[in-house]
Amino acid sequence: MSFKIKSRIWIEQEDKEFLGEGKVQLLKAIEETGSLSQAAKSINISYKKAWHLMDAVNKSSKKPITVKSVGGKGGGGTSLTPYGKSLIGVFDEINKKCWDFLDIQLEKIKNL
Amino acid sequence: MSFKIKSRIWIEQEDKEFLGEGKVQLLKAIEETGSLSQAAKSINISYKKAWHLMDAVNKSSKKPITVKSVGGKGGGGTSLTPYGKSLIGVFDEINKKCWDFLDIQLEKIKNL
DNA sequence: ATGCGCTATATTTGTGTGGATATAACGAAA
DNA sequence: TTTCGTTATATCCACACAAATATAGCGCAT
Repeated sequence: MSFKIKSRIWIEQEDKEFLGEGKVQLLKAIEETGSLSQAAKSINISYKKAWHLMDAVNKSSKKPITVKSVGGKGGGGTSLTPYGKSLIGVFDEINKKCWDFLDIQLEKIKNL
Repeated sequence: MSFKIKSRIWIEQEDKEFLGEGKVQLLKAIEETGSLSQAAKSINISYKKAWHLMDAVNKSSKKPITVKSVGGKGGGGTSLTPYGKSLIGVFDEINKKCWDFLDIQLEKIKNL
């Protein structure tokens, strides 16, 4: 039947979104570029949207996820804490496992 | 850490959404009420939105999913074909399995 | 001191989604 | 032939969200 099954996962804390695919994508871009503004450009979202996403992540997390420096050489920048890096690793791992799991489920019922 | 993991799944056909949670919820309500307008009321969406959802489902499916009758006693109504009923059953089953799977995955990594 | 590139934030502008509303067609039953 | 509760569809409007724009502060380097 050529069906495909897709999914989006997210992690909640106290009934509010804490981490989703968009935020993880942004955190990855921050890790690669070392700057929030550069990260926003690289994934084609506005700086404002990126800032709000990161702000939400930081406010909802008890442990710090990003570290910033304002001013100085290069103007400053933003990078991830070790905790932040481990978070995106865990998220990606679960996400990938979920996709694989769903593909298997779909295979099981090709007889619609 | 009291994290919760959530997910939404959907089924695509030719890179377009064919069936998602909203559509399944609507189809269930149609099955229960026997009418599109009653179904829309029962799940608190506008008739317009419900009609567009059902229209999209029917257009993207090769086999018919709903049958309608216009006019007559009671004004007519909409009901599901056996294929439609089996679809929502399969969707629910995969969806529930996915939730269970993700809960297990989260348990495995309580050590962030 | 001045410039630079970044973070931070307010304000305005644009847009797409959904809601409300109106109207028509349909066909059995009275 | 009138009534009734549907399906079906067009039009207008409001609101939320995103984009665009503007402005300010920071601190190292020159």
